[in-house]
Parts: sequence; C-alpha cells; structure tokens
Amino acid sequence: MTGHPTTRDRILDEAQRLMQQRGYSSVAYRDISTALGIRNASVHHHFPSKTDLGAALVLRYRTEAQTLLDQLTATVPSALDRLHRYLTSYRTVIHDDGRICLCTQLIAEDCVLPAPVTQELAAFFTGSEQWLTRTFEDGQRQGELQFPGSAADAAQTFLATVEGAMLMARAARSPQRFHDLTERALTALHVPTPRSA
Amino acid sequence: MTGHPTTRDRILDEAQRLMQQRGYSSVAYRDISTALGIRNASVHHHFPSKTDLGAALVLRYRTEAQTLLDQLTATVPSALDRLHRYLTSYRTVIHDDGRICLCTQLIAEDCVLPAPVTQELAAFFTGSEQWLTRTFEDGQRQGELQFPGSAADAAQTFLATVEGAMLMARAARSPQRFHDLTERALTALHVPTPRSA
DNA sequence: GTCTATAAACTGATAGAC
DNA sequence: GTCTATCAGTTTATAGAC
Repeated sequence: MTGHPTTRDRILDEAQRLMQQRGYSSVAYRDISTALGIRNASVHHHFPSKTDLGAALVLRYRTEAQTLLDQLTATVPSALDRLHRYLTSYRTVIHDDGRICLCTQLIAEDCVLPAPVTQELAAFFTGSEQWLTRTFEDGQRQGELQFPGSAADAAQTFLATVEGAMLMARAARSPQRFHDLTERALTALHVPTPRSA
Repeated sequence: MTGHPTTRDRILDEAQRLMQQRGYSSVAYRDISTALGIRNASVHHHFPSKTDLGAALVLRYRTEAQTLLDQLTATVPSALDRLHRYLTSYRTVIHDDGRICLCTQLIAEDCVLPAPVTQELAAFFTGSEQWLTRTFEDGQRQGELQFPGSAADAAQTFLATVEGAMLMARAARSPQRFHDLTERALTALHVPTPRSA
C-alpha cells in the first residue's frame, strides 16, 4: 500500500519543500527536475502548467491539514489539548532552512498567484478559522479557555498570531521563536486550575 | 524645499508601491520604468543593480519609520496612545489593492533576497521590537497596560500579531480585518479605568 | 512516461550615442 | 541623466522521438 512513491508524488514533495522556503515565483521547474534527477519536460508531463502544480500542491496540503484537524476534534476531548496539538503540527513544518507553512508563505504572494492557487489558499485559511472557532467555543463551554469577546474573534486573533509568529521566527532565523511565541499565546488563553497556581 | 521629486525618488516611490503589493522577485525593472514613462537603462543609472534598489528602498522605509516612532516617544506621554498611533501608521500603508507593510511583504521572501536587503529588513524588525518593548515597559510603569510576563515578551507577541494581521487581512481581501484584529489586540492589553467599566 | 530539442517571452544588466 | 540597442541567462511551455 505504501510502496515506492510515484514521480508525481516526488514532484509534489520537492515542490512543497522548495515553495515552503522560497515561495511560488522563486521556484522554477528546473529546480524541481534537477533535485529529482529528471528532465524539465517530465515535470510538465505530470503538471502541464505551473498553475496546475501550485493548485494541486495547496489542495493536497490543505486536505491533509483538514484530515488532521478532524482527527483531533474526534479523538482529543480537551480543547486546550487540541490547540496544543494544532501548534505542534505547525512546528513540524518549520525548519532551520527557512521553511514555514506552505500557505503562510504563499499568501504573501497572493497578488501574483494564478486564481486557482489563490482559491485553494482561501479555502485553507477559511478551514483553519472555522476549526479554531469551534475549538474556542468548546474550550469556553468546558471552562478550559477564557478570552474576551466572541470565540470567532478570539480564533481570528489566535490565527493571526500564529501566522505572524512564523514570519517573526524566520526574521530571527529561529524556529524556537515560533515555539516561544505560540506557547505564550496559548498560556494567555488558559484558565489556570487552582492547584497549578 | 519640497519641490519636484527627483527621478531617484520617483523610482523609489513606484518600486515601493509595487513591492508592497507583489514582493521583491515579482517586480521587474520594466514594471518601474514603464509606470514612470522612462527607460529601463535610466532606472539602472540610479540603481545599478536590483540589490542596490532593494537595499536603498528598505533603508529609506525603516529610517522614516524610526523617525516616526522616535517622534511618538518624544511627544505622546501615554503608552497606550503611542501604541494606538503605531497601529494607525500601519493602517496608512495598507490598501485595497493588496499593499501591506513593505518589510512584512519582503520578510516572506527572505530566503531569496540578497544579503544587503536581508540586513536592512533585520534592522527594521529589531528597531520595531525595541520600540515596542520600551513602550510596553512605560505602559506597565504608568499602570496603563497589563500583560503576563516580561515587556519584551509581550512586545514580541504584539508584533507577531500585527504582522499576522496584515497577512490575514490580505487573505480576507479586507483592510478592515487588520483594523479589527489590531484594535482587539490593543484592547486586551488595556487596563480598564473604573469609570469605563 | 521520459527524453532531446527548441521556442518565445522575460529578466537583470551593459555599452555607447546624445 | 536619458536614450537606443543589445546581450546573456532564465523561465514556462511545447513538439516529437524513444
């Protein structure tokens, strides 16, 4: 079932790695084909245009992310734990070489992206915002999380902080910075239990 | 004193407008020269290489920003008011056409930027962080601001939220989103006066 | 499905006339 | 300081052999 990866998958893997680092415009077909030891035309065989490649890439990325989030909702009762796992998953995509979340990187190029890619990006952020809103609602109901205003507002703010934390971690050339920033953002939402104080 | 702008300044103005929108890599000399009604070679006369242009642009941007921040520190006693003015200045650089803060846009391309540009960017964010830290310290001393942990930590978190708010505003194609997000971030730090509750 | 070969457009950059 | 002209390299993309 999980045999050798197809060329198509290897292309997507390498394209993602490069675009997490450099963005959409600064990754060329040649970069991908060279890294994979194949030819330019072979990449075009699987993804005729760069628009196709970009859209397929973000589609795969956001689908996998959504699957993970759904799993968390189904298996982790505590909203606080779910948020912690949410942050942990982000930490796995951030690396010393400058890689951050694919969609965070690409949204910065929104103005120059082809429409299909932009649409996939919008779907990613909409999905993230919805999942966070529900999680914040759960946490408030459970008495685990406290925040001023609506759950939707708090979710938007949390997402903005996470996105900004990735950019600041890159500016500081320190993945640890992302860890610190998001950990504090979570702590600020946490309702301290009597014994933990 | 403020007569007709020089060609050099017109180039910087147009380059900034375009790069706030599209980033560094997606702006070509041709884009600038065409918009100004001049020739490609004329732009190269003022900025021999694109590295020169990028570095000069960010240098001007961050110098003007620093001047504004220093002015705020000198003339506005209230730390809360200073933060409000800080956010207001960001709102003037955000537009419906997708423009955001030049340095927020460029930091996303950090991996592919020439070293001189990267260095100017680092200076911008270091300066912002230092100013915010001092402002948070003042606010805490004055009893205007309250936050958990150190002023430096709170300043970092605030900056991350502001940066992320710009990306999220762009994703939502709504400058208003930036306004809402940052307003709430500021409210969360505000110590409510007895009569305002 | 991968290859060679090549097109067509764009990019940053330079030489030299005016 | 601006222009014309041009170069060399890169980019996305296609045609057609194997």
